[in-house]
Amino acid sequence: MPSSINRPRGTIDVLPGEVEKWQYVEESFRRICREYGYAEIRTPVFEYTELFDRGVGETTDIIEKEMYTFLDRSERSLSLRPEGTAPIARAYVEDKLFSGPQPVKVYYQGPMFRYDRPQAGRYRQFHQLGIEVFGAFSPAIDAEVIAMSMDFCRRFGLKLDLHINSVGCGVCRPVMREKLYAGLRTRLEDLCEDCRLRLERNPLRILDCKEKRCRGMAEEAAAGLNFLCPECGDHFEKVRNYLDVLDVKYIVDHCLVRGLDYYTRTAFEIMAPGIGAQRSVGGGGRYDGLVEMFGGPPTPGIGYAMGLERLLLVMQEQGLPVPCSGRLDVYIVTAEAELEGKALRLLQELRGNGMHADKDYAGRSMKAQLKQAGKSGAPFVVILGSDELRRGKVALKDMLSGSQTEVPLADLVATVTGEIDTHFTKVRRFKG
RNA sequence: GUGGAUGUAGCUCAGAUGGUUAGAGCACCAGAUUGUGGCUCUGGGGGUCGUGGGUUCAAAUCCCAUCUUCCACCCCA
Repeated sequence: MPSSINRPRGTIDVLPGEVEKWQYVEESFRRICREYGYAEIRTPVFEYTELFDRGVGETTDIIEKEMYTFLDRSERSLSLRPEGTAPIARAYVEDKLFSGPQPVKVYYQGPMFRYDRPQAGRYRQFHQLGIEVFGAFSPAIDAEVIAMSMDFCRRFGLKLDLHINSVGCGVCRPVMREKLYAGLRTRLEDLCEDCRLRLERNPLRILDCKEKRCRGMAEEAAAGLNFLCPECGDHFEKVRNYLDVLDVKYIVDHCLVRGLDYYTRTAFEIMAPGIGAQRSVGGGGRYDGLVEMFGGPPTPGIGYAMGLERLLLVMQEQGLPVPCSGRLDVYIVTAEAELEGKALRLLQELRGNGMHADKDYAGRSMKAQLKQAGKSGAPFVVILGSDELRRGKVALKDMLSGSQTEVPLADLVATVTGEIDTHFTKVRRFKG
């Protein structure tokens, strides 16, 4: 007996019955992206490691301890992508998208990889849905991007909180860092162990520490900062105004800082109330320096990413309707084994007319075939019997009522198609 | 990476203080007279008790290690 092999830690198999929910979310995302004028972009799942080192920031946790990095056969360092923005910014430069009409609006969906300790809602291979806009300075685009992410969630009926903040630009962020550093350095003893390290390495992170004693100090420090330069302050104010115009509710959270280095100005995060520690279902912001950092022309950028697994988790948590597993329209049952050939031909004909049709392939008794038909969820069953066939007819059984009628073989496809149409206008393909 | 919990049939779980062939419900498969599902009844298949060591005459039950999942932290999607 060979020993069995398990999937790697922090990965999942998405099985039939579950995968329909994924498709539902993915298809909804595609639809809304097209509505908002985004085109899909697909980039490799692995890139040169340097791309992430430079783009995401060498002192971030993602780069320091969460990347799947390996050498290929010619000793080049590659990494599985831990996020989607840096690769797309790279493509924008490499594929010269800056030379076409601006702004460039793209969306993507696919797996990301981070070597982290797994937990519910946190996996080593997880999936993101995201958008990016390049070449738009206007605060109106910030508002639209944020509004679109909330619109997407709202269409599922999700109740989520939107937190927004401005983290400043290359001019005012260093000022803020300095102020924060100066303000907290004198109170080193009051900070938690982690924050003492953060103070030297990245003081802004102290703002979202969850330790109680740091929280108080952080909020105090953040409120008193008021560090934004006039341009950034004006930008943030306009973003908020546009959000108001769009009737998007938000919480201004001065402690919101994002974990990736490339963010400038607008930062936002979508949080689900009460699903444990993994309550962030998505987030994003502006990254005006990123394209230039990759050797492109100075180009503003903004985008967000949402976690598919977390979206599904919250949807389940909030008891929202999601599609049930794929159903059949018709199931074919034969009364005698000799009719199997006829059944196969009929099946193909039904399928050729767009029906979702299937039959038994285990050589079961008629009774057992009916049982399978019942489990398949097909609302109709076609029963082939030699008596009826002699008269050129087949039996069509309505599985809901149990009633049964005889239909001329020649009319079968048309009759079934009609029945299915009326059936599915009555029965919605969703369950609570 | 740190701390804590968990792991018995496909699923949800029973299996006091270690002792004969490890159980239930659900699911699965098959029957309950001639060609008909969902209810009921009967029967059946399926478990190296996460894995590997150890203690013992004897371990699912005790000890160690390891893996998985979960919770908190770190961080984030």
